[in-house]
Amino acid sequence: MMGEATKFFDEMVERGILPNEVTYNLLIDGHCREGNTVRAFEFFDEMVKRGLVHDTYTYRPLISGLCSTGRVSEAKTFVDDLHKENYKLNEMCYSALLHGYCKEGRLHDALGACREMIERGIDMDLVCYAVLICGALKQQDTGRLFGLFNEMHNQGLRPDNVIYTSMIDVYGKRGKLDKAFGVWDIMVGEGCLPNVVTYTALVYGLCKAGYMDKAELLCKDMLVGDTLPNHVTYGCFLDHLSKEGSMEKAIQLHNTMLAGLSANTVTYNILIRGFCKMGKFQEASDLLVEMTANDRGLKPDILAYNFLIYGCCVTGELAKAFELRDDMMKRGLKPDRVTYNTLIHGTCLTS
DNA sequence: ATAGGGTTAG
Repeated sequence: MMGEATKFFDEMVERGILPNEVTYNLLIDGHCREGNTVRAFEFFDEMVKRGLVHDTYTYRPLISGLCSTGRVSEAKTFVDDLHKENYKLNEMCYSALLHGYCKEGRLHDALGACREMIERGIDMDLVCYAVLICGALKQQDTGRLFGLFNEMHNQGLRPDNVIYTSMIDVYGKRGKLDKAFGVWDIMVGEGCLPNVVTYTALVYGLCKAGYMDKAELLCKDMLVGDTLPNHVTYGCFLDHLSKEGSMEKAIQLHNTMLAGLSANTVTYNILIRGFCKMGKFQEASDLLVEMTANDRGLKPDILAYNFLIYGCCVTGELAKAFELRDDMMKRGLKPDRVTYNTLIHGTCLTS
């Protein structure tokens, strides 16, 4: 809600209350989370003009922001420049950079940055290890995975919930359910309790492999374990049902969810995609209306529109597809590459 | 007084 935050900032300045480092760091973090790194760096510069000092609370969001907008090399340059000019960074700043590299599948560069971090006198902590372990898992680099576990162990650090969950997630997505359950057993054996995220990762794996019945049983187990399935957990079921074309069952589950946990943009998108793939544009379109109803307050995003446009294209209703394109622009959503590819594909099919 | 890693959609 950066619009709101900015209003308060303006009000504060107007009333003569001087913003300090905390004020600026919060705004910088917020803008970065919204992907507006340009605005964030404007505040970064403004701090200097006001005589305010940057610290790791300022740097960390900027590094994350650059990484999440696809500019990991700029993030690296930023980090290196700060180091050269003797500004102190900490493990949180570095873990943000490592995360950026790993998300792009650049484990090798992450390990390089890690070495530099250690040379610069900053110790790896559990989060740094978690990020690298997740990277090694996704790259299927077993050698480095074991190396990291060993190193972590030698530093006296034990894997936690998050690390175990990453493993379960990756193995589950790859259909290696035996391995996923193996990790689960180790985790429980270590006295580390699975939470809703852990359960959900396993539920997704089970659904994907076609074991919906087992996934349902796992949800019942959750209740015993004093955790509750959330909208993400239900999203896994919706995803699977939609992919196999069981839209009736999916809607049934969706309606059950509406009674308790509220659906979010992702769960609506899963359903919209499902109907569109089956050529049921009307049902998909009704869901768009449902999600925007006042009491839900959800905003359709580019994905929802792209699915709907796809739905029109496959049924040959090209005029409607272009109407939707206009409609999304009116809502301030910029058509992206997928939007245009879908429209081009639809036009080719029709003419 | 402000931070980082793990779960659902193309």
